[in-house]
Amino acid sequence: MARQHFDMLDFKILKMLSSNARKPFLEIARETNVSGAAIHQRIQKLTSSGIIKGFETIIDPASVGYETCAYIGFILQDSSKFNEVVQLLKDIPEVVDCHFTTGSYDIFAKIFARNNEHLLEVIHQISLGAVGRTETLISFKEVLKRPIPIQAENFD
Amino acid sequence: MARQHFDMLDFKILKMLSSNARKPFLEIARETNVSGAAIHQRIQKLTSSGIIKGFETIIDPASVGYETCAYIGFILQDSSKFNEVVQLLKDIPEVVDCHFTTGSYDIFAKIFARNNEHLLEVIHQISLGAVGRTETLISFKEVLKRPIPIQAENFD
DNA sequence: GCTGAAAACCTGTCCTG
DNA sequence: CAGGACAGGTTTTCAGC
Repeated sequence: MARQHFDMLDFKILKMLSSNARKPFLEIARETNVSGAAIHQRIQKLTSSGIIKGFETIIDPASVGYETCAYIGFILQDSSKFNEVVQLLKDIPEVVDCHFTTGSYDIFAKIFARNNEHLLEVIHQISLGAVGRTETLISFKEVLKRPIPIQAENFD
Repeated sequence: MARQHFDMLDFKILKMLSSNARKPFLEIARETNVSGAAIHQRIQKLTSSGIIKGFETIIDPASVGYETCAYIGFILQDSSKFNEVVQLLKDIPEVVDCHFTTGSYDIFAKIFARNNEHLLEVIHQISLGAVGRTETLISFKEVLKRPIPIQAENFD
């Protein structure tokens, strides 16, 4: 959570794991010239301190039945509704992320749906929660997707 | 890429790996009552056919120096600019995803920045590409983030 | 396409400096 | 906090069905 002290070793470990969560610890060890045990300790510390939040397999959405991806912006009637909307979104598994934002919308969520019809269903389901107004941006195509860059110059 | 034939075993494997990319193959094997070798073969096939696109470690953005997360919407002057903008965005490592969209914007991208000042720099850098107009939504807080749901009812 | 077994390798832990 | 070593578990391969 809080900004911690990193050294070059932590940095290298994060960089390697970022793009390949299954990279063997010993391979990391060999490439950094430290022992496997040291890598193991570091990764445990990075995990228990919340810097590493998990290991995810990236799955092609279309292959598992999601042909439509969309963003939904919420313009709330009043700000007391924030948590209500978040709860609503948490109960819809197709909603994969959600932010409180500045700008045109108060809340902004990303959603996968089986097809356009299914998307419409989900949007209607959300609208029943009487959240105010929503606007939808449908994605034709995802043209870029990559992990957050791990760059040495960002460290203290 | 194209929709393929899945059986229940593929489905279970994807579901387990989705939330834990490091789950041991033998653990999956035990939970599905097949041999470790079979799981190994299936995962190789899922990977080589592009259904599994990779294994990523989820890293807390703030811990690696990204305090600001934002979405940028692009309203292009003319549609010949699509690829130009995408190329511009690919060259900025802080841009983590990018979609062609319907609705208010033509292109929609997600970006991490060290802080608000850095975000402004990046937006200016993008604007120099003379892409038309941009609108920025800054995230105060990410309140939900989870992998795409793997659900049996989506399969043929 | 799956199984079982064997070899090679990796992980997690203990112990030492 | 790092490294060596070890036991147990995991990955990968292969013959056989």
